[in-house]
Amino acid sequence: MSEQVQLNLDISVDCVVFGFHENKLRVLLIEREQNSDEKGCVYALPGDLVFSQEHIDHAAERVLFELTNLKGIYLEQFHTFGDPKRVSTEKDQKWLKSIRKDPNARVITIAYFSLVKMEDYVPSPSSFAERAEWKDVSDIPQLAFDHNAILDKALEVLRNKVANNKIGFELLPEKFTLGQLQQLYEVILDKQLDKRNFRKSIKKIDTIKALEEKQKGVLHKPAQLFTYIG
Amino acid sequence: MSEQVQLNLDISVDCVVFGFHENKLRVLLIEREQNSDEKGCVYALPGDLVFSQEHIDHAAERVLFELTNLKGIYLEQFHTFGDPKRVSTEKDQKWLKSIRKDPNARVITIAYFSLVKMEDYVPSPSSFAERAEWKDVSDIPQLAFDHNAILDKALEVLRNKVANNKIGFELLPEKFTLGQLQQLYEVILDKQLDKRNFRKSIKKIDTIKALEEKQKGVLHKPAQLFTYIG
DNA sequence: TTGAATAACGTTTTTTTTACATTTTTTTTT
DNA sequence: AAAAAAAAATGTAAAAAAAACGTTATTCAA
Repeated sequence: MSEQVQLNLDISVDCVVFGFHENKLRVLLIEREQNSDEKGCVYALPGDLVFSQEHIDHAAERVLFELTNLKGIYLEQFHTFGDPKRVSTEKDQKWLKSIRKDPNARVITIAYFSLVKMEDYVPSPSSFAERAEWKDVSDIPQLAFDHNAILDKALEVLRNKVANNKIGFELLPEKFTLGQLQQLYEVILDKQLDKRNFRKSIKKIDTIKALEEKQKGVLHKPAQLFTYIG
Repeated sequence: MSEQVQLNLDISVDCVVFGFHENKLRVLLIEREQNSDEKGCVYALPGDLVFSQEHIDHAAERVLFELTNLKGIYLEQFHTFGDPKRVSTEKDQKWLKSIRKDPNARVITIAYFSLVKMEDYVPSPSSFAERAEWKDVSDIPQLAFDHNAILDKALEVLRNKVANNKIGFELLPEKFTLGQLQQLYEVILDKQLDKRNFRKSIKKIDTIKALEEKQKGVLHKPAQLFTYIG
């Protein structure tokens, strides 16, 4: 490993990547294999150490790309987790020992979240990931390290932004109907919304534009399509 | 230095401590002396490296206490700055060389902000701070490292919270008038507010309570005092 | 007692948010 | 061709929140 790409030993980034499919909010998780003596896999958020001369924002993009092939998407730092005991279970310790020079070093992690159109992405596992797959957010297993806490915080931030119409559209395909957008909002916020009021509020957002085009291949009146202009 | 209190080489915390006095928003800065061959001092935000087995939130509290004697105050992480070139000026490099084993290591910093009642605090400089003093936010000199950028971000966060009546009261003495609170808001938001509407909005906040007491020693009709219940 | 300084206070207007039901368009079925 | 099924599209009235706006009252000092 050259001087330039030395890993920092104690700074990592973790990415919480949300997607939406079949009316469920999903998050992208990787699975890593435990050591020989340990059966089963451990789910984790995609994340990895930062290079010593790398901007952390860039590290987040890089790691996300390496582990998931996603590039050029909305990616935002939302919190830094710095409990020295955040890597404390025996399982996590064992795994770290298998890949680290100094497994006892504390690691702080800077967490990012991003929203992706699932249609644009086919997960492909990387180096230490055995699998990379979308998991329903309402059915998350126990994750490595403090990743459950990181995910919870990310959800909080996501709900906040969606409630204020700041983001959310990025989760849908390029062309979407207002019905689909409303379903997305309802899943994220976990409550019913009034259809007419919802449409009024969306029409105020000037990054969402109506297209001269209608939904196709549907068993009822096709809806007008809209698009999000980043 | 014992094993337990080893410094991490590449993680620091910086604290943006706001105060309010004489109708100006202030921020607490320290001054450190440059090396013998360099004249003049450099202003900086109070900040320092994190111990290797210390929670970063705790480190922020500790550093703030060490450098300013402030304890037990509102302290919130707001952003992590991770540009490897954030310590790039010649001056900063020189200074780092004088106190660090490995001056080339990149340092990421987790930034916190806090609001304090200036009346409760008399700055007292610590180890590497020659002075610790309140500076008018609208008249900030060039700061060490990327501290000007950190301060700008902190101001952005502060304005956001104040605009939503989330915080701000912590900057005033224990007992304050609505007039003083309004002046504080006007300085932070840099705009005039309507007195009656302002009072209405404050009366909705249930952490602000009217006292059975009036302002004293003032050359006009004394105002009712209010207090903030954390 | 008067003047100076600021406190205290309520109403109207405008804007935003919420609540709520019917008609229209298209596809599939008979 | 008509009917049924499914979701799309639409507007208005009421309530709540935010914004605009001026006068009177209290205290101190001279």
